[in-house]
Amino acid sequence: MTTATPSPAPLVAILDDEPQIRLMLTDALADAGFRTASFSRATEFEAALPSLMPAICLVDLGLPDKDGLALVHRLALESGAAIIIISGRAQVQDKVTGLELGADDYIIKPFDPAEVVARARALLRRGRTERPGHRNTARFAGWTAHFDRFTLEVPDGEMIGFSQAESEVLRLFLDAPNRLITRAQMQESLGGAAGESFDRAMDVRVSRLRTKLREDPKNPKLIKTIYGAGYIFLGQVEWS
Amino acid sequence: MTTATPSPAPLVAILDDEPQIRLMLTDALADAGFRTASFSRATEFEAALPSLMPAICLVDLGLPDKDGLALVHRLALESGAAIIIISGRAQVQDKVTGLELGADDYIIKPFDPAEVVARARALLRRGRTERPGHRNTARFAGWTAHFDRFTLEVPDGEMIGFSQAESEVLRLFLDAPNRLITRAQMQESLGGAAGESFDRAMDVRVSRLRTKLREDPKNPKLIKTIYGAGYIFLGQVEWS
DNA sequence: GCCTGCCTGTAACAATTTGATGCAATCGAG
DNA sequence: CTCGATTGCATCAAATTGTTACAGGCAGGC
Repeated sequence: MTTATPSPAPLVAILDDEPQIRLMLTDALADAGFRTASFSRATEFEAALPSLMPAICLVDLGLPDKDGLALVHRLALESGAAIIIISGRAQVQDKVTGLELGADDYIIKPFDPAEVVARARALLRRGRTERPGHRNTARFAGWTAHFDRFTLEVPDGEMIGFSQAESEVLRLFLDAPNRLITRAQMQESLGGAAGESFDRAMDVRVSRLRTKLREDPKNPKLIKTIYGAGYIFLGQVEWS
Repeated sequence: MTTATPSPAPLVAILDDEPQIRLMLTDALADAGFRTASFSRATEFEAALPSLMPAICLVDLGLPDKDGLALVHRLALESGAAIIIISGRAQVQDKVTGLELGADDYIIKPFDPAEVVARARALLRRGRTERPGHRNTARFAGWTAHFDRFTLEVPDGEMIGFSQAESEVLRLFLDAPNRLITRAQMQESLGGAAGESFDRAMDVRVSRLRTKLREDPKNPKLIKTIYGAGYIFLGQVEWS
Protein backbone atom coordinates (compact mmCIF):
# COMPACT_ATOMS: atom_id res chain seq x y z
CA MET A 1 0.00 0.00 0.00
CA THR A 2 1.03 3.57 0.41
CA THR A 3 4.37 3.87 2.00
CA ALA A 4 4.50 6.25 4.91
CA THR A 5 6.35 8.95 3.07
CA PRO A 6 5.96 12.22 4.89
CA SER A 7 3.89 13.83 2.13
CA PRO A 8 6.47 14.74 -0.51
CA ALA A 9 6.54 18.16 -2.05
CA PRO A 10 3.87 18.71 -4.69
CA LEU A 11 5.02 17.94 -8.21
CA VAL A 12 4.63 20.48 -10.98
CA ALA A 13 4.76 19.18 -14.52
CA ILE A 14 5.95 21.74 -17.07
CA LEU A 15 5.30 21.60 -20.78
CA ASP A 16 6.99 24.26 -22.89
CA ASP A 17 9.09 24.09 -26.01
CA GLU A 18 11.46 26.90 -25.08
CA PRO A 19 14.35 25.63 -22.98
CA GLN A 20 14.87 29.04 -21.46
CA ILE A 21 11.38 29.18 -20.06
CA ARG A 22 11.56 25.61 -18.80
CA LEU A 23 14.71 26.48 -16.95
CA MET A 24 13.31 29.64 -15.47
CA LEU A 25 10.17 27.88 -14.25
CA THR A 26 12.05 24.89 -12.93
CA ASP A 27 14.41 27.09 -10.96
CA ALA A 28 11.72 29.26 -9.47
CA LEU A 29 9.49 26.36 -8.55
CA ALA A 30 12.33 24.35 -7.08
CA ASP A 31 13.35 27.34 -4.99
CA ALA A 32 9.79 27.54 -3.76
CA GLY A 33 9.93 23.96 -2.62
CA PHE A 34 8.15 22.19 -5.44
CA ARG A 35 9.35 19.15 -7.27
CA THR A 36 9.34 19.62 -11.02
CA ALA A 37 9.33 17.64 -14.22
CA SER A 38 9.63 19.41 -17.54
CA PHE A 39 8.91 18.40 -21.09
CA SER A 40 9.36 20.00 -24.45
CA ARG A 41 6.91 17.93 -26.40
CA ALA A 42 3.30 17.09 -25.76
CA THR A 43 3.60 13.45 -26.64
CA GLU A 44 6.30 12.81 -24.08
CA PHE A 45 4.39 14.88 -21.60
CA GLU A 46 1.26 12.84 -22.06
CA ALA A 47 3.13 9.58 -21.91
CA ALA A 48 4.74 10.48 -18.60
CA LEU A 49 1.65 11.83 -16.91
CA PRO A 50 0.08 8.67 -15.57
CA SER A 51 3.15 7.71 -13.63
CA LEU A 52 4.03 11.24 -12.59
CA MET A 53 0.69 12.17 -11.09
CA PRO A 54 1.52 15.87 -10.85
CA ALA A 55 -0.42 18.20 -8.61
CA ILE A 56 -0.16 21.00 -11.14
CA CYS A 57 0.40 21.11 -14.88
CA LEU A 58 1.94 24.19 -16.45
CA VAL A 59 1.13 24.08 -20.13
CA ASP A 60 2.32 26.35 -22.87
CA LEU A 61 -0.34 26.70 -25.51
CA GLY A 62 2.03 27.58 -28.30
CA LEU A 63 3.27 24.10 -28.93
CA PRO A 64 4.45 23.03 -32.31
CA ASP A 65 3.43 19.40 -32.14
CA LYS A 66 -0.07 19.46 -30.77
CA ASP A 67 -3.16 21.54 -30.22
CA GLY A 68 -2.65 22.89 -26.75
CA LEU A 69 -6.29 23.54 -26.01
CA ALA A 70 -7.27 19.99 -26.78
CA LEU A 71 -4.54 18.83 -24.44
CA VAL A 72 -5.81 21.14 -21.72
CA HIS A 73 -9.29 19.80 -22.14
CA ARG A 74 -8.08 16.25 -21.85
CA LEU A 75 -6.03 17.06 -18.78
CA ALA A 76 -8.96 18.73 -17.14
CA LEU A 77 -11.19 15.77 -17.73
CA GLU A 78 -8.81 12.98 -16.98
CA SER A 79 -6.24 14.20 -14.51
CA GLY A 80 -7.06 15.61 -11.15
CA ALA A 81 -4.25 18.08 -11.51
CA ALA A 82 -4.72 21.82 -11.47
CA ILE A 83 -3.91 23.35 -14.84
CA ILE A 84 -2.19 26.65 -15.49
CA ILE A 85 -2.02 27.79 -19.09
CA ILE A 86 0.94 29.82 -20.19
CA SER A 87 0.45 31.60 -23.44
CA GLY A 88 1.64 34.42 -25.58
CA ARG A 89 -1.89 35.16 -26.65
CA ALA A 90 -3.29 37.92 -24.50
CA GLN A 91 -6.72 38.29 -26.08
CA VAL A 92 -9.60 37.98 -23.66
CA GLN A 93 -11.23 35.44 -25.90
CA ASP A 94 -8.19 33.20 -25.66
CA LYS A 95 -8.25 33.41 -21.89
CA VAL A 96 -11.95 32.70 -21.72
CA THR A 97 -11.64 29.72 -24.00
CA GLY A 98 -8.78 28.26 -22.02
CA LEU A 99 -10.55 28.68 -18.71
CA GLU A 100 -13.79 27.28 -20.07
CA LEU A 101 -12.00 24.21 -21.27
CA GLY A 102 -10.92 23.45 -17.76
CA ALA A 103 -7.81 25.44 -17.00
CA ASP A 104 -7.57 26.90 -13.51
CA ASP A 105 -5.42 29.85 -14.42
CA TYR A 106 -4.05 31.63 -17.47
CA ILE A 107 -0.76 33.48 -17.45
CA ILE A 108 0.49 35.63 -20.28
CA LYS A 109 4.03 35.70 -21.56
CA PRO A 110 6.24 37.33 -20.66
CA PHE A 111 5.68 36.54 -17.04
CA ASP A 112 7.54 36.75 -13.77
CA PRO A 113 8.35 33.37 -12.24
CA ALA A 114 7.42 34.74 -8.83
CA GLU A 115 3.87 35.21 -10.00
CA VAL A 116 3.72 31.67 -11.31
CA VAL A 117 4.88 30.40 -7.94
CA ALA A 118 2.32 32.51 -6.12
CA ARG A 119 -0.49 31.32 -8.35
CA ALA A 120 0.59 27.70 -8.01
CA ARG A 121 0.58 28.06 -4.25
CA ALA A 122 -2.86 29.67 -4.34
CA LEU A 123 -4.20 26.71 -6.29
CA LEU A 124 -2.73 24.20 -3.89
CA ARG A 125 -3.86 26.09 -0.83
CA ARG A 126 -7.49 25.73 -1.75
CA GLY A 127 -7.05 22.05 -2.28
CA ARG A 128 -7.86 22.69 -5.88
CA THR A 129 -6.16 19.54 -6.84
CA GLU A 130 -8.07 16.41 -6.26
CA ARG A 131 -6.36 13.18 -5.70
CA PRO A 132 -3.59 13.67 -8.20
CA GLY A 133 -3.16 11.21 -10.93
CA HIS A 134 -5.10 9.74 -13.76
CA ARG A 135 -8.35 8.17 -12.89
CA ASN A 136 -8.81 5.73 -15.66
CA THR A 137 -10.94 2.95 -14.31
CA ALA A 138 -14.25 3.22 -12.57
CA ARG A 139 -16.39 0.45 -11.14
CA PHE A 140 -20.08 0.90 -10.52
CA ALA A 141 -23.04 -1.44 -10.16
CA GLY A 142 -21.21 -4.37 -11.67
CA TRP A 143 -19.86 -2.38 -14.60
CA THR A 144 -16.29 -1.40 -15.16
CA ALA A 145 -15.36 1.54 -17.36
CA HIS A 146 -11.83 1.76 -18.71
CA PHE A 147 -11.43 5.31 -19.89
CA ASP A 148 -7.92 4.77 -21.08
CA ARG A 149 -9.03 2.21 -23.61
CA PHE A 150 -12.62 3.30 -24.15
CA THR A 151 -14.10 -0.01 -23.16
CA LEU A 152 -16.89 -0.96 -20.88
CA GLU A 153 -17.08 -4.25 -19.05
CA VAL A 154 -20.64 -5.40 -18.84
CA PRO A 155 -21.71 -7.18 -15.64
CA ASP A 156 -22.06 -10.43 -17.56
CA GLY A 157 -18.44 -10.18 -18.63
CA GLU A 158 -18.86 -8.95 -22.17
CA MET A 159 -16.66 -6.11 -23.37
CA ILE A 160 -18.06 -3.27 -25.39
CA GLY A 161 -16.55 -0.03 -26.56
CA PHE A 162 -17.74 3.50 -26.16
CA SER A 163 -17.02 6.67 -28.05
CA GLN A 164 -15.45 9.95 -27.08
CA ALA A 165 -18.76 11.67 -26.54
CA GLU A 166 -20.05 8.79 -24.46
CA SER A 167 -16.84 8.82 -22.50
CA GLU A 168 -17.24 12.47 -21.63
CA VAL A 169 -20.78 12.11 -20.42
CA LEU A 170 -20.04 8.97 -18.46
CA ARG A 171 -17.01 10.50 -16.83
CA LEU A 172 -19.00 13.56 -15.87
CA PHE A 173 -21.53 11.36 -14.15
CA LEU A 174 -18.99 9.12 -12.47
CA ASP A 175 -17.04 12.12 -11.20
CA ALA A 176 -20.07 13.31 -9.28
CA PRO A 177 -22.30 10.39 -8.44
CA ASN A 178 -25.50 10.97 -6.51
CA ARG A 179 -25.46 14.64 -7.32
CA LEU A 180 -27.63 16.60 -9.62
CA ILE A 181 -26.02 17.58 -12.88
CA THR A 182 -27.80 20.34 -14.69
CA ARG A 183 -27.84 20.75 -18.42
CA ALA A 184 -25.88 23.94 -18.03
CA GLN A 185 -23.13 22.08 -16.24
CA MET A 186 -23.08 19.41 -18.89
CA GLN A 187 -22.82 21.91 -21.66
CA GLU A 188 -20.08 23.76 -19.87
CA SER A 189 -18.14 20.61 -19.20
CA LEU A 190 -18.62 19.05 -22.59
CA GLY A 191 -17.39 21.90 -24.69
CA GLY A 192 -20.59 23.82 -25.14
CA ALA A 193 -18.41 26.78 -24.28
CA ALA A 194 -17.46 27.82 -27.75
CA GLY A 195 -20.40 26.83 -29.90
CA GLU A 196 -23.90 27.83 -28.99
CA SER A 197 -24.89 24.37 -29.95
CA PHE A 198 -28.29 22.98 -29.46
CA ASP A 199 -29.30 21.84 -26.06
CA ARG A 200 -30.86 18.60 -27.20
CA ALA A 201 -27.48 17.16 -28.07
CA MET A 202 -27.05 16.47 -24.37
CA ASP A 203 -30.28 14.56 -24.23
CA VAL A 204 -29.28 12.44 -27.14
CA ARG A 205 -25.91 11.71 -25.61
CA VAL A 206 -27.55 10.63 -22.39
CA SER A 207 -30.06 8.56 -24.25
CA ARG A 208 -27.34 6.74 -26.14
CA LEU A 209 -25.37 6.18 -23.00
CA ARG A 210 -28.44 4.75 -21.33
CA THR A 211 -28.92 2.35 -24.18
CA LYS A 212 -25.33 1.22 -23.88
CA LEU A 213 -25.73 0.76 -20.15
CA ARG A 214 -28.83 -1.32 -20.83
CA GLU A 215 -31.08 0.86 -18.79
CA ASP A 216 -34.76 0.09 -18.72
CA PRO A 217 -36.29 3.20 -20.29
CA LYS A 218 -39.29 2.98 -17.98
CA ASN A 219 -37.24 2.58 -14.87
CA PRO A 220 -33.65 3.72 -15.19
CA LYS A 221 -31.57 2.67 -12.24
CA LEU A 222 -28.32 4.43 -12.96
CA ILE A 223 -29.01 7.64 -14.83
CA LYS A 224 -32.12 9.29 -13.55
CA THR A 225 -33.89 12.29 -15.02
CA ILE A 226 -35.04 15.03 -12.72
CA TYR A 227 -37.73 16.79 -14.63
CA GLY A 228 -37.00 20.47 -14.82
CA ALA A 229 -33.58 20.14 -13.28
CA GLY A 230 -31.20 17.77 -15.01
CA TYR A 231 -29.77 14.32 -14.52
CA ILE A 232 -28.37 12.39 -11.61
CA PHE A 233 -26.21 9.30 -11.53
CA LEU A 234 -27.14 6.97 -8.71
CA GLY A 235 -24.83 4.41 -7.23
CA GLN A 236 -21.49 3.94 -5.66
CA VAL A 237 -18.47 4.60 -7.84
CA GLU A 238 -15.01 3.35 -7.13
CA TRP A 239 -12.14 4.82 -9.09
CA SER A 240 -8.79 3.30 -9.65
CA MET B 1 -40.62 30.04 -17.09
CA THR B 2 -39.91 28.86 -13.61
CA THR B 3 -36.37 29.43 -12.49
CA ALA B 4 -36.47 27.94 -9.04
CA THR B 5 -33.52 25.64 -9.31
CA PRO B 6 -32.90 23.30 -6.38
CA SER B 7 -29.50 24.72 -5.65
CA PRO B 8 -29.67 28.41 -6.30
CA ALA B 9 -27.13 30.10 -8.51
CA PRO B 10 -23.84 30.85 -6.81
CA LEU B 11 -23.67 34.27 -5.25
CA VAL B 12 -20.86 36.66 -6.10
CA ALA B 13 -20.23 39.51 -3.69
CA ILE B 14 -18.66 42.57 -5.31
CA LEU B 15 -16.76 45.27 -3.45
CA ASP B 16 -15.66 48.25 -5.49
CA ASP B 17 -16.01 51.96 -4.97
CA GLU B 18 -16.53 52.83 -8.62
CA PRO B 19 -20.21 52.53 -9.57
CA GLN B 20 -19.31 52.01 -13.19
CA ILE B 21 -17.25 48.94 -12.42
CA ARG B 22 -19.85 47.57 -10.06
CA LEU B 23 -22.43 47.90 -12.79
CA MET B 24 -20.25 46.27 -15.39
CA LEU B 25 -19.46 43.33 -13.15
CA THR B 26 -23.02 42.91 -11.97
CA ASP B 27 -24.30 42.87 -15.52
CA ALA B 28 -21.75 40.41 -16.80
CA LEU B 29 -22.12 38.05 -13.87
CA ALA B 30 -25.89 38.17 -13.94
CA ASP B 31 -25.83 37.39 -17.64
CA ALA B 32 -23.63 34.43 -16.84
CA GLY B 33 -26.19 33.12 -14.41
CA PHE B 34 -24.72 34.23 -11.12
CA ARG B 35 -26.53 36.04 -8.38
CA THR B 36 -24.74 39.18 -7.30
CA ALA B 37 -24.56 41.59 -4.41
CA SER B 38 -22.43 44.69 -4.71
CA PHE B 39 -21.03 47.10 -2.16
CA SER B 40 -19.15 50.33 -2.36
CA ARG B 41 -17.70 50.35 1.11
CA ALA B 42 -15.82 47.74 3.01
CA THR B 43 -17.70 48.16 6.24
CA GLU B 44 -21.06 47.43 4.65
CA PHE B 45 -19.51 44.58 2.76
CA GLU B 46 -18.17 42.99 5.91
CA ALA B 47 -21.42 43.50 7.77
CA ALA B 48 -23.39 41.74 5.07
CA LEU B 49 -21.04 38.83 4.55
CA PRO B 50 -22.18 36.46 7.30
CA SER B 51 -25.74 36.37 6.07
CA LEU B 52 -24.84 36.44 2.39
CA MET B 53 -22.43 33.53 2.43
CA PRO B 54 -21.20 34.24 -1.08
CA ALA B 55 -19.40 31.63 -3.11
CA ILE B 56 -17.00 34.20 -4.51
CA CYS B 57 -15.84 37.62 -3.36
CA LEU B 58 -14.61 40.15 -5.93
CA VAL B 59 -12.60 42.73 -4.05
CA ASP B 60 -11.09 45.93 -5.34
CA LEU B 61 -7.90 46.68 -3.49
CA GLY B 62 -8.00 50.40 -4.10
CA LEU B 63 -10.57 51.20 -1.48
CA PRO B 64 -10.62 54.54 0.28
CA ASP B 65 -11.98 53.39 3.60
CA LYS B 66 -9.99 50.34 4.45
CA ASP B 67 -6.82 48.46 3.75
CA GLY B 68 -7.81 46.03 1.05
CA LEU B 69 -5.12 43.49 1.71
CA ALA B 70 -6.08 43.15 5.35
CA LEU B 71 -9.64 42.59 4.28
CA VAL B 72 -8.55 39.92 1.83
CA HIS B 73 -6.61 38.18 4.55
CA ARG B 74 -9.58 38.16 6.85
CA LEU B 75 -11.87 36.88 4.13
CA ALA B 76 -9.47 34.11 3.33
CA LEU B 77 -9.31 33.02 6.91
CA GLU B 78 -12.89 33.44 7.98
CA SER B 79 -15.10 33.02 4.94
CA GLY B 80 -15.10 29.94 2.83
CA ALA B 81 -15.53 32.00 -0.28
CA ALA B 82 -13.10 32.11 -3.14
CA ILE B 83 -11.48 35.51 -3.44
CA ILE B 84 -10.64 37.39 -6.60
CA ILE B 85 -8.68 40.58 -6.22
CA ILE B 86 -9.24 43.38 -8.66
CA SER B 87 -6.56 46.00 -8.64
CA GLY B 88 -4.99 48.74 -10.62
CA ARG B 89 -1.57 47.77 -9.38
CA ALA B 90 0.12 45.55 -11.91
CA GLN B 91 3.44 44.99 -10.19
CA VAL B 92 4.39 41.38 -9.71
CA GLN B 93 5.09 42.03 -6.06
CA ASP B 94 1.52 43.23 -5.54
CA LYS B 95 0.14 40.12 -7.17
CA VAL B 96 2.38 37.86 -5.14
CA THR B 97 1.41 39.56 -1.92
CA GLY B 98 -2.27 39.35 -2.68
CA LEU B 99 -2.11 35.70 -3.58
CA GLU B 100 0.03 34.87 -0.57
CA LEU B 101 -2.48 36.51 1.70
CA GLY B 102 -5.11 34.11 0.52
CA ALA B 103 -6.59 35.42 -2.70
CA ASP B 104 -7.38 32.85 -5.34
CA ASP B 105 -6.93 35.11 -8.32
CA TYR B 106 -5.70 38.59 -9.14
CA ILE B 107 -7.07 40.61 -12.02
CA ILE B 108 -5.61 43.88 -13.19
CA LYS B 109 -7.63 46.89 -14.22
CA PRO B 110 -8.70 47.57 -16.79
CA PHE B 111 -10.21 44.17 -17.34
CA ASP B 112 -12.78 42.53 -19.55
CA PRO B 113 -15.89 41.32 -17.73
CA ALA B 114 -15.84 38.15 -19.79
CA GLU B 115 -12.52 37.20 -18.26
CA VAL B 116 -13.85 37.78 -14.78
CA VAL B 117 -16.77 35.50 -15.52
CA ALA B 118 -14.49 32.82 -16.91
CA ARG B 119 -12.19 32.97 -13.90
CA ALA B 120 -15.12 32.88 -11.49
CA ARG B 121 -16.41 29.79 -13.24
CA ALA B 122 -13.01 28.18 -13.12
CA LEU B 123 -12.87 28.71 -9.37
CA LEU B 124 -16.30 27.25 -8.78
CA ARG B 125 -15.71 24.27 -11.03
CA ARG B 126 -13.38 22.59 -8.61
CA GLY B 127 -14.74 23.51 -5.24
CA ARG B 128 -17.85 21.41 -5.13
CA THR B 129 -19.92 23.56 -2.86
CA GLU B 130 -21.83 21.42 -0.44
CA ARG B 131 -22.75 24.05 2.05
CA PRO B 132 -22.27 22.78 5.57
CA GLY B 133 -25.46 22.68 7.49
CA HIS B 134 -27.35 22.10 4.32
CA ARG B 135 -29.64 19.29 5.22
CA ASN B 136 -30.64 16.94 2.50
CA THR B 137 -32.02 13.83 4.13
CA ALA B 138 -35.21 13.84 6.11
CA ARG B 139 -36.97 11.00 7.91
CA PHE B 140 -40.64 11.18 8.81
CA ALA B 141 -43.30 8.61 9.60
CA GLY B 142 -41.32 5.75 8.12
CA TRP B 143 -40.44 7.64 4.97
CA THR B 144 -37.01 8.90 4.04
CA ALA B 145 -36.53 11.72 1.57
CA HIS B 146 -33.12 12.17 -0.03
CA PHE B 147 -33.20 15.64 -1.48
CA ASP B 148 -29.70 15.39 -2.83
CA ARG B 149 -30.65 12.50 -5.05
CA PHE B 150 -34.33 13.17 -5.56
CA THR B 151 -35.48 9.85 -4.17
CA LEU B 152 -38.07 8.88 -1.63
CA GLU B 153 -37.84 5.73 0.43
CA VAL B 154 -41.25 4.28 1.02
CA PRO B 155 -41.87 2.65 4.41
CA ASP B 156 -42.07 -0.74 2.73
CA GLY B 157 -38.57 -0.26 1.38
CA GLU B 158 -39.40 0.66 -2.19
CA MET B 159 -37.53 3.56 -3.76
CA ILE B 160 -39.38 6.09 -5.84
CA GLY B 161 -38.22 9.33 -7.35
CA PHE B 162 -39.70 12.74 -7.20
CA SER B 163 -39.40 15.71 -9.46
CA GLN B 164 -38.11 19.17 -8.90
CA ALA B 165 -41.58 20.58 -8.27
CA GLU B 166 -42.39 17.86 -5.76
CA SER B 167 -39.04 18.36 -4.11
CA GLU B 168 -39.76 22.02 -3.54
CA VAL B 169 -43.11 21.42 -1.93
CA LEU B 170 -41.93 18.55 0.21
CA ARG B 171 -38.91 20.46 1.42
CA LEU B 172 -41.09 23.40 2.32
CA PHE B 173 -43.24 21.17 4.48
CA LEU B 174 -40.39 19.28 6.08
CA ASP B 175 -38.57 22.48 6.90
CA ALA B 176 -41.45 23.60 9.03
CA PRO B 177 -43.38 20.61 10.34
CA ASN B 178 -46.42 21.12 12.53
CA ARG B 179 -46.64 24.71 11.42
CA LEU B 180 -49.16 26.34 9.21
CA ILE B 181 -48.00 27.09 5.70
CA THR B 182 -50.12 29.60 3.87
CA ARG B 183 -50.61 29.70 0.17
CA ALA B 184 -48.83 33.01 0.07
CA GLN B 185 -45.78 31.42 1.63
CA MET B 186 -45.88 28.55 -0.81
CA GLN B 187 -46.17 30.81 -3.77
CA GLU B 188 -43.34 32.96 -2.55
CA SER B 189 -41.13 30.00 -1.89
CA LEU B 190 -41.93 28.08 -5.01
CA GLY B 191 -42.95 30.05 -8.01
CA GLY B 192 -41.77 33.43 -7.07
CA ALA B 193 -44.44 34.45 -9.54
CA ALA B 194 -45.11 37.86 -8.11
CA GLY B 195 -48.57 38.07 -6.59
CA GLU B 196 -50.51 36.87 -9.55
CA SER B 197 -54.09 35.83 -9.24
CA PHE B 198 -55.12 32.73 -7.43
CA ASP B 199 -52.89 29.92 -8.36
CA ARG B 200 -54.44 26.55 -8.06
CA ALA B 201 -51.13 25.09 -9.07
CA MET B 202 -50.29 24.95 -5.39
CA ASP B 203 -53.35 22.86 -4.69
CA VAL B 204 -52.50 20.56 -7.49
CA ARG B 205 -48.92 20.20 -6.36
CA VAL B 206 -50.07 19.30 -2.88
CA SER B 207 -52.62 16.93 -4.27
CA ARG B 208 -50.02 15.13 -6.33
CA LEU B 209 -47.62 15.01 -3.45
CA ARG B 210 -50.32 13.47 -1.32
CA THR B 211 -50.84 10.80 -3.93
CA LYS B 212 -47.14 10.02 -3.96
CA LEU B 213 -47.13 9.83 -0.18
CA ARG B 214 -50.07 7.42 -0.39
CA GLU B 215 -52.32 9.59 1.67
CA ASP B 216 -55.92 8.62 2.11
CA PRO B 217 -57.79 11.53 0.52
CA LYS B 218 -60.55 11.28 3.08
CA ASN B 219 -58.23 11.17 6.00
CA PRO B 220 -54.79 12.60 5.33
CA LYS B 221 -52.35 11.90 8.10
CA LEU B 222 -49.33 13.86 6.93
CA ILE B 223 -50.46 16.86 4.96
CA LYS B 224 -53.56 18.38 6.48
CA THR B 225 -55.66 21.13 4.99
CA ILE B 226 -56.61 24.06 7.16
CA TYR B 227 -59.67 25.47 5.55
CA GLY B 228 -59.23 29.10 4.67
CA ALA B 229 -55.64 29.21 5.82
CA GLY B 230 -53.33 26.77 4.12
CA TYR B 231 -51.67 23.46 4.83
CA ILE B 232 -49.86 21.91 7.71
CA PHE B 233 -47.47 18.99 7.78
CA LEU B 234 -47.97 16.81 10.83
CA GLY B 235 -45.36 14.54 12.30
CA GLN B 236 -41.87 14.43 13.59
CA VAL B 237 -39.15 15.18 11.07
CA GLU B 238 -35.57 14.23 11.59
CA TRP B 239 -33.03 15.85 9.32
CA SER B 240 -29.58 14.59 8.64
C1' DG C 1 -8.88 8.62 -54.53
C1' DC C 2 -13.01 6.30 -53.29
C1' DC C 3 -15.72 3.58 -50.38
C1' DT C 4 -17.34 2.01 -46.05
C1' DG C 5 -18.52 2.26 -41.50
C1' DC C 6 -18.77 4.75 -37.27
C1' DC C 7 -19.64 8.84 -34.69
C1' DT C 8 -22.24 12.94 -33.75
C1' DG C 9 -25.45 16.81 -34.18
C1' DT C 10 -30.03 18.09 -35.73
C1' DA C 11 -34.76 17.46 -36.50
C1' DA C 12 -39.06 15.26 -35.99
C1' DC C 13 -42.23 12.77 -33.41
C1' DA C 14 -43.76 10.14 -29.13
C1' DA C 15 -44.12 9.96 -24.20
C1' DT C 16 -44.12 12.07 -19.83
C1' DT C 17 -44.71 15.74 -16.48
C1' DT C 18 -46.47 20.06 -15.08
C1' DG C 19 -49.72 24.02 -15.02
C1' DA C 20 -54.41 25.86 -15.82
C1' DT C 21 -59.27 25.39 -15.59
C1' DG C 22 -63.85 23.67 -14.56
C1' DC C 23 -66.84 21.16 -11.71
C1' DA C 24 -68.25 18.70 -7.72
C1' DA C 25 -67.51 18.08 -2.85
C1' DT C 26 -66.60 20.12 1.50
C1' DC C 27 -66.45 23.62 5.01
C1' DG C 28 -68.14 27.30 7.95
C1' DA C 29 -71.10 31.29 8.94
C1' DG C 30 -75.49 32.65 9.67
C1' DC D 1 -80.18 23.82 6.99
C1' DT D 2 -78.79 27.12 3.15
C1' DC D 3 -75.47 29.39 0.72
C1' DG D 4 -71.19 31.26 -0.69
C1' DA D 5 -66.39 30.41 -0.42
C1' DT D 6 -62.79 27.17 -0.55
C1' DT D 7 -60.59 22.88 -1.82
C1' DG D 8 -59.82 18.23 -4.31
C1' DC D 9 -59.44 16.32 -8.45
C1' DA D 10 -60.32 15.25 -13.37
C1' DT D 11 -59.17 16.91 -17.68
C1' DC D 12 -56.92 19.39 -21.16
C1' DA D 13 -53.05 22.36 -22.89
C1' DA D 14 -48.23 23.48 -22.66
C1' DA D 15 -43.62 22.41 -21.61
C1' DT D 16 -39.98 19.13 -21.05
C1' DT D 17 -37.74 14.94 -22.17
C1' DG D 18 -36.90 10.19 -24.78
C1' DT D 19 -36.20 8.07 -28.95
C1' DT D 20 -35.46 7.37 -33.62
C1' DA D 21 -34.15 8.72 -38.32
C1' DC D 22 -31.20 11.11 -41.16
C1' DA D 23 -27.19 13.89 -42.90
C1' DG D 24 -22.54 15.47 -42.52
C1' DG D 25 -17.86 14.56 -41.05
C1' DC D 26 -13.97 11.73 -40.34
C1' DA D 27 -10.79 7.76 -40.21
C1' DG D 28 -9.32 3.59 -42.02
C1' DG D 29 -9.12 0.09 -45.78
C1' DC D 30 -8.82 -1.11 -50.59
